[in-house]
Amino acid sequence: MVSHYLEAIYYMWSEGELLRSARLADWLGVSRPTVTVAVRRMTGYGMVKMNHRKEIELTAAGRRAAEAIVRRHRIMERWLTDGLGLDWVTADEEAARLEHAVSEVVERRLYEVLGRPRTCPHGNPIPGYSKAEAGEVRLATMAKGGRAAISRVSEVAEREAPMLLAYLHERGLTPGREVSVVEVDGVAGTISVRAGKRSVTLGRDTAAKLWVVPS
Amino acid sequence: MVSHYLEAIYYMWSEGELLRSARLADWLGVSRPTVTVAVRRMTGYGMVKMNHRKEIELTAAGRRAAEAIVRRHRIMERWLTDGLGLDWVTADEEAARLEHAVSEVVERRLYEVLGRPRTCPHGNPIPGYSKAEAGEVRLATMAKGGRAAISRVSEVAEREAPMLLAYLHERGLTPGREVSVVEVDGVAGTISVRAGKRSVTLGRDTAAKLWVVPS
DNA sequence: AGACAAGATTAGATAAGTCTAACTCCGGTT
DNA sequence: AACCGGAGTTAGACTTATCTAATCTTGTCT
Repeated sequence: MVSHYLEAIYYMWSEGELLRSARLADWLGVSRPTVTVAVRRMTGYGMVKMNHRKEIELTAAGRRAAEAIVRRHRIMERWLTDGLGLDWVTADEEAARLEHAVSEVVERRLYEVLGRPRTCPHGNPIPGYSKAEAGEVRLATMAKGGRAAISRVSEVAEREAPMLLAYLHERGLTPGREVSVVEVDGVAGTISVRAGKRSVTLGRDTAAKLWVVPS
Repeated sequence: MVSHYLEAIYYMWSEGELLRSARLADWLGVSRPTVTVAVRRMTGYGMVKMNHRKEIELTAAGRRAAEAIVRRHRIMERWLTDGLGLDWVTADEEAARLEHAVSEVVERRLYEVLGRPRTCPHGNPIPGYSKAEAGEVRLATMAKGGRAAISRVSEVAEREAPMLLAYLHERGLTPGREVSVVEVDGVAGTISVRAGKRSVTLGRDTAAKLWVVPS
């Protein structure tokens, strides 16, 4: 499925990860030869190309196709959560299937009916309609005493740790929320933040998946 | 795709058509050997079986799976028309793709949010929630002077003559509409009906795709 | 420079889903 | 009884998407 690959490439690229085929295989949960073959096919379709350093790059057509998929994913997520009342985790799983069945017509209409949302439920921008907020940093990079507003939960979280979505949602760590860093423990590798009345301690890796805008 | 086959079998069975593999091939637009192979596979999965007369029959599991697909198709159609404002033809096309990507969770929630609709936009019942109205006959079998209420537009119309959907919708020949037969021309093979102020003449085949409840 | 580890590819296999061409099978005519 | 046509099947091929096992490549460390 070409679109699955394009989507994964888009996410990895958004996260600034090195786009080598072994990483892509890990992300998608398939073997490396499978990726080799798939990339060759997609190169034939003019969707991706490989540079001298064996890094995978999207062509203009590939980027457009990838954006369409991600856009549909995020619009569907909005509908599933806001319209149907599903939780974040379920909405993400369902959207992962629906995104490949939604046409441009439905995508457009749904976007309008939803009132032109700016982001998906976890704050990620909708390609073609909105961009990431300026000045975003990972929560993991904040220093003690810093204050910031949560802007989004990285898409990697949905792949690698779907439970994190539920965890953050339960604790009120949702986009827009103001947090302040009360403790950074470099040895233990944790960061503690206060959000409203609640205090939460996260591991460094987890905190790296939360993007915030310092204030 | 097993579910495509199950869906087609369900529709053909609903129409009372003979379920021979050549008919199924015609319906799905694939070659006969393809159907032979597919039916063999599906038999292995316990979804269908073939009787002594080489007619295809759904097993209990197959019927359940087929009903789930058709139910999702019809619920999606309702959403696409009522919720997103798409026309009948587009809604049917889109639903044909979405029905395979919708899970039970979404299906249930959407059904509730839509207010538990009784039928799809063309009046076909939603398997598991509603049944065809009692006393339905095909418009083609009505005699001159007869009066009836349109109950539904057969699903075959959507496969064989998608334009018919638009045609009927434009002319107000929608479920619930009262019509009276003003003329039956056996030689020309036409039937003329009056619906409100409009009068429409249909061919016999076309009139056979409209189900009505005589009043 | 040599060697190890990580990454990429080749080779060969499997499975689903499709095709065309060439049968076989069966029922009803002539 | 022979035969014709439609229905169904077999055979052989192709494409996509996957796997494992084996091999080649490359970059970094000693």
